[in-house]
This record gives sequence, C-alpha cells and structure tokens, in this order.
Amino acid sequence: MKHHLHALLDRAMGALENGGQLAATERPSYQLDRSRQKGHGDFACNIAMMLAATAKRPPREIAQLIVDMLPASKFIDKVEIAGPGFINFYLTPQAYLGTVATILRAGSDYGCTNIGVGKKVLLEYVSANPTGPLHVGHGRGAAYGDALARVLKAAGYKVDREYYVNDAGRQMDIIATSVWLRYLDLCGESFDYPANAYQGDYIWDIAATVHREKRGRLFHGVENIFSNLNSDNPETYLDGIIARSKQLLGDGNYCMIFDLATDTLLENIRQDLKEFGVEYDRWFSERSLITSGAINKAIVLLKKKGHLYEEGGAWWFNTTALGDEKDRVVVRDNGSTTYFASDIAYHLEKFGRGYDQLINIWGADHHGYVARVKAAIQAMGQNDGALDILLVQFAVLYRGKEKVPMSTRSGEFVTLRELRKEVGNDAARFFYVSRKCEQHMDFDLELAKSQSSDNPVYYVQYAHARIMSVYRQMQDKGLGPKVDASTTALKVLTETHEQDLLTALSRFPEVVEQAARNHEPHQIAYYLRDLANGFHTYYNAHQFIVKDKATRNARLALIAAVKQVISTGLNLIGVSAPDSM
RNA sequence: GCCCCGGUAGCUCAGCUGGAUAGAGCAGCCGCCUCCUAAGCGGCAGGUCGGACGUUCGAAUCGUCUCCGGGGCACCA
Repeated sequence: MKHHLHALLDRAMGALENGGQLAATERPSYQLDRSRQKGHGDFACNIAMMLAATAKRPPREIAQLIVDMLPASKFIDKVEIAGPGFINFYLTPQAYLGTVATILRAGSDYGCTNIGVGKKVLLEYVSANPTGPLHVGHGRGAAYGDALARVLKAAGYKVDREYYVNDAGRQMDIIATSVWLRYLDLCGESFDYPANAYQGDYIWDIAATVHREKRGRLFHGVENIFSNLNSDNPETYLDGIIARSKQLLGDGNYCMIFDLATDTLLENIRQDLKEFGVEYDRWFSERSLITSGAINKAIVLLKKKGHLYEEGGAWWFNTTALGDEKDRVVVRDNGSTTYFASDIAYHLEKFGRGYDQLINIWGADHHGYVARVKAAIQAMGQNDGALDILLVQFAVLYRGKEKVPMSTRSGEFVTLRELRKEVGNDAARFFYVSRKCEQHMDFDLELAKSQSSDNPVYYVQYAHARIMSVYRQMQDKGLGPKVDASTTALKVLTETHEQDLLTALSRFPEVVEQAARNHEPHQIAYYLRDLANGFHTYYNAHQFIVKDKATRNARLALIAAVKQVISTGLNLIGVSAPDSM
C-alpha cells in the first residue's frame, strides 16, 4: 500500500514538474509514513513542507497543487491537507480488506519483501572463544544474530551465518595447560594452581577424561614444571608454565590435550547454540588460517603495499595512517603472529568469497578493534564500507537488586544453559531480542526465572494459542474451518477493533523491511506485542463464533490472518507459536 | 586523557534517517469471567524526554558544550 501511494505521489510530482509548476530539481526525499493518530488518516506525507523552502511558497499551497494532480485510486477514500502542510491519505475499506486474502494466500511468506533480493550477506555472530561454556552475555549475541539472519532472509537477502572459532593463540594454550595441571592433581600431585589459569569445573571434567584414558602416562612431577620459573608477574609466570608443559609433554601429547580441550569445549558450545535454536552454515577455524598459509599471505600483501615496518624485533602495522589511534603489532618479536593478524587474514578471506555485505556482531568489549580492522581492510584495497560491525552491549546480570559479577577466567558466571533451563528458550530469546543491540541491558535473573506471566512473550504466544482454541471450538461444533477471504465476504468487518487489526496486519511487511534495513529485530517484537494487543482487545469485545454465518466466516478469516502473522513474526525472532498454553 | 554506547513515567524499555496532543509493559488505584483459555480486557494516575545553548516553520530526535552511568583504549584473546 505504501508503495502504491508512493507511486501516486511520484506521478503527481512528475506532472507538476512537466507542467512547470515545480522545478524538477526541487524534488526532495520526502517521507510517507503511517499516521500516528487516527484523526490524521492512514498515511501522512511531508513532501509539501520539504518543498516549501526551495520553492519559496507556503507548504499548504504546494500540498494543494500535489493533491490536485494525484491520480484516482480505488484504495483512496479521501485526501486532506492538514496542519502545517501534511497530506493525509484516508484509505478505502477495500484497501485493507484485501490484506486478509493476501496473508492467507501467502502464508508464511507474508511479510517477506524484496529489498535484499540479489544481495549476498555474510553474518558472523557469537564467535566466542572455546575457553568455556557460553554464558548469558553470549546469549544476547546469539539471539540477536540469529534473529537478524532470519529477518534479512525475509527481506530477500541471501544470508550465510558463520561462527569464527578462535582455536589458536595464548588463551587456548592456557586452557590446555590448565587441563594438564588439573590432570596432575588427579594423579595425586599437590601444588598451588595458578590463579590466572582457568578455574571452572569444566576444566576438571576434561582433565578427568584425560586421566581415565591415559592413566599416568602423561605424568611428570610438578617440580619439573615450577622450578626456576620467572615469577615477576603472573602472566609471565603462566607463560613459563605453558612452555614447560609443551616441553615436558612433547608435541604429540600436548596437541592431544589441546585438541581434546578445544573439541570438547567447542562441541559444548555447538550443542548449546543448537538447543537455543541458533544454527550456522559454517564454523570457520582460526587455525585453518595458519595451516592454509592465509595469515602469511596477508602479511606478505601488507608488506608489499608498504603498510608494515619493523621495530623492536616486531612487525607493526601502520594503522594510524588509516584512522586508528595507534599502530598495532602483527608479528611479535618471538615470531608468533597476533590475534589481529588472524583477523586481517580472516577478513581478507571473507572479502574473497564475494559477498555484497559483511556483518560482524561483536561484544561491546571489542569496540577497540573496529578501527584497526577497518584500517586493515582499506590497506588491502577492499571497501571497508561493505563491512558493518554491530556492537552488542553487555547484559548486566542482577539477582534481585544485586549485580552478579562475571568472569570467564574465574569460572564465575551464569551459563546460557542454566538460563535456558530456568527461563525457557522462548522467554530468553524474546527478552534478549526486545532491546536494540546498542542498548545496555539489565537482566534480572529473579524476574526472568520467576516464570510469572509478566513476560511479554506469553502475551504474544497466548494470542496465537487463543486463536487455535477458537478453531478447535469451531471444529467441535462441526462448523469447519472453511474461510472465504474475498473482499466481498469481509465487508461485514466494520467494527473499530476489526479495522484496527486490519491496519496492523497490513503494516507487517513494512515492519519487516524496516527491521532488516536497520538491523533491528526488536521492531518485530514490539510489533507483535501490538498486534497481540489488538487481538486480545478484539477477543474481549466480540464473539467470533456467532450465529450469523457471514459475520462468523469473516471474523474467522480475520483471526486466521492474525494467527499467520503472529506465527511468522515469532518465527523471525526464533520463538515458538504454541497451539495451546 | 582519548574513543564508543546509554541517560524518556516509581522500575524496565520503545519512539531518535526532525513533524501535528511523548508511548508500552511492570508496579499502584478502580472496574470486567452464567460468554470462544482472566497467561486476558477497560479505566485512572504518573514525564520541564539528564542540563544549557544553537540549527529549523517545527527538536525526545540534528550540532556544540556540560553532568551522570557502562564499556574500550596490550608484542591478551
């Protein structure tokens, strides 16, 4: 409908320009929006006011010119000029009655738009290091990323969902070493476990597996590990332990523990996400960048383009020249490459796959990385505008009034799994996705766990369940669910509640489009709340299963359409639409 | 110190690519089940949109400054 009105306006403008009443250069990008208030019609356009300044004429006068030129349409009841110069459109019943038939015909395709047709997008989200179970902070990125993927698909984009696995680097060495130390403990050694090694119980679990399978074959006395280590600061000390572990275990055994730890933790993450309804098309391993030589290739490319220089034994990337606040190390003085080097290679690889747009969803703590990654992309001659980095702000956990401290290293955190178990997938996902991603989020566990009906997800799901229940009633009464959704049959839908519902239903495609364009799945959640409210109000005000067949049929068709849109909408944010509650 | 994000009703948040009287949920108060699920509906009350200045016909929305809260500024990942 919006597109229809746009076309009419453009034709009127064209006519005015051709007739010389308005200069063609003056056509601004105007707005055509749903009116906020009923007294202002169904759609409102601000074009006349946009033109007023350049045309040097009063907006209402310009509005009149445009209105006079508007082609006739069976969907427009009347057009009014109001306020400072708005053009308000009032639609005919025919305009929105048709949406019911459209919805029932299109089914779950209703709401899909084509703004993304022909465009390929790579969406990367969560990408948490496999150093432990996912916690509630990751849950937000997961729910948001997955919903965004669904919304973009509905808007016509071809979307690939990817998880970047940081299975290389120091953190993973710390994990492997932590496991070995716990294993030695299981072998009966007693020693001071380093405070900055991983503390979580899951380290014990993996160590127990090693102990069960290898018995004492990986044993070395702890004095061999800890003697003569530089303990000036905890991190150096830990690095020393890692080096000793590698040396004492030898490549084969060290890798065995490393791989077991990585595989176990990654599998755990995979399983968690899957159970949360979050799936991927590809798991991209950081180690594969090393083994494939992609990192070296990227470094060579940067050297060739003159972006690297050597200083203090390390290779630095001159990112300052490209908008970063400080140059960054790419190859350390010990010859190992940094995480940043991996990231450069990874993004180069992504660009090589031919996407129109790359979207990275990162935790807000990675904010410092945006500038340097963009700099790297420019340096390699790619268009950094094609990369969108969305930062998801932290969810701050509360137990009632009390803030819950969280740290992966200390093993002190609430896992996503615990949250799902206590709150349920639907409530968790709805809650996560109802806030825009850059908004800080207070997640009150007490409230979320309370299972009370306060949760908005139940409100929307309940509307769906209620409609299904009406259908069951119909069937019990032998009335059958046959619907006639023709405009003629729906003419009896004249109640205010019905009109409001029809308007809401016709808005859905616009909401999906907006949510996709702005990367804002929360708009779907808010829309659904609104639609459900319209339905519940209607439900309380009117009976659907009435004697009069025509009315009954029309109402049944209307709520069938509502049911479809609620179900489609919930699916877009990864929430189920139950038949009964 | 520099950089990001936020500051809207008692609480949690929408609205922010400028538009016509600022919205919702929860909490509070008052009503509604001989009737398709009351996990529902209706009503009342509640806000100088952190503050100041500026741009504009028009600012919660844009700009500058400022105050408060969160996060980031590693040869860590």
